[in-house]
Amino acid sequence: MSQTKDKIILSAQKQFAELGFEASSLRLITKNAGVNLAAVNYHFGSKKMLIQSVMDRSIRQFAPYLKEKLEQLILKENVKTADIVEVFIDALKQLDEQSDEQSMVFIKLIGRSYAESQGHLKRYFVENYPEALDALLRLMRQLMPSLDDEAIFWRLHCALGSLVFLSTSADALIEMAEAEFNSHVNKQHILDVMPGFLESALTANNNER
Amino acid sequence: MSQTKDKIILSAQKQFAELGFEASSLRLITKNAGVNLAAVNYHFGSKKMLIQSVMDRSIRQFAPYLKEKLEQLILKENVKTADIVEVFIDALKQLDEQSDEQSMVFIKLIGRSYAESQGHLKRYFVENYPEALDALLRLMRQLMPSLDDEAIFWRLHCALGSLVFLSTSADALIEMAEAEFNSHVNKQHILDVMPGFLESALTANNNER
DNA sequence: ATACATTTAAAACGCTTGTTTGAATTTTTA
DNA sequence: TAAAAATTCAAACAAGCGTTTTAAATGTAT
Repeated sequence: MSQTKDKIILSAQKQFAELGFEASSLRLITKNAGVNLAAVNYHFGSKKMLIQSVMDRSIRQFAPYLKEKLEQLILKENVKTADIVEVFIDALKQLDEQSDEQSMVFIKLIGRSYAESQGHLKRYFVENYPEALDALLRLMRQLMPSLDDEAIFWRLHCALGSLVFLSTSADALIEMAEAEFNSHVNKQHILDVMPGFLESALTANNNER
Repeated sequence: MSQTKDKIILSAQKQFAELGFEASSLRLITKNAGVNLAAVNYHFGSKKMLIQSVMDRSIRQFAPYLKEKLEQLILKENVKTADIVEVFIDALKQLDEQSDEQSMVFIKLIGRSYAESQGHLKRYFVENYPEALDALLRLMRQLMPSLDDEAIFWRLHCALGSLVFLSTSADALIEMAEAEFNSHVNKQHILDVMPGFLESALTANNNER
């Protein structure tokens, strides 16, 4: 497999997470990757398809691990919401073992996908989303039998929202916190603060809809 | 007061919320506003200062109402977190009385500010943020005396994250929900689902940090 | 009516963007 | 080793961007 392709994907992944898809230029991506500009169109065809390839790779590094752990969880008895959250956070941290800050990068990419979604990524998600998160939905359903699928859907995305926002805005928030009360929280620490919030978002006793 | 200025701000506000600051072009903004392209640089000087003006106007429409209601709340006894959330949601809905979907637009703008923050907006926020949200912080502090300011800071932004994400991704999420389980949730309805999540995010019993 | 501020119009500026091209180079295959 | 295929490279392309400039056409006060 071409190593140029990989270098481009890795550079693009970092760039997309930090600046968003539109704001990232192929010129900077290829420069950081140490390859020629034209290599993008040669290997991927277009910027759109590069974006899709990056998302594809990112999800394929995350989803299988998550799916496996969740399916182990389904077999257990007395599963708590906290367990699901823990599995999810574990799946994120497992990404960091391959490359530093990869978990943050991944969450940021998910956030960018929702925020900048222009159609082609939406279509891609609709096709791959169910497969990747089916186990998650099943678990939630079995954990909260009183809720219908739609309610679970909204809770999941509420939790996802906190996660995405805190990751995407991590730099700005840390800077704010430092200026405001001499806080010394680093990026990675945010992942440790998350589980509590995620669990409470998922178990929220909202009685509407 | 010049009506051209207003037309530009309103058009830009909508555009910024939907596409983000960078992805919005002055050419489309002025075209939709029905004014000349050069009018932007004549009235605002630059795109950066237009962005700042839009954010300024948006916050000034929201903050005073929120501040007033929060300060009324401080005087009361036995204030619950749910009360704070209610006041916040009310402040959002009050925006809709002036123009349709204005609450969504506002939340989206806040989200864009965090996600695309390039420095000048960050500086602007650091100056105006404390003033606008001081009452909110004071209330939270008095409501949860066991928590320090930093913990409150993170809870607030966790809640804000859900709100921002659900608003920014509203279209994509509604589309997903419709495809998945024939849901018929409209954008405005999302505001009704929020309070429960916000409350639980704020009262989360996370024991880290 | 004179002076000033506002608005429109059209054109061009320099710059960055994604994409294409054609030749040079490397790698693979026979 | 020679032919073929795959890859890299520098250069140029057209299009879009924010911005500036020039001019003429409106208003709006003094």
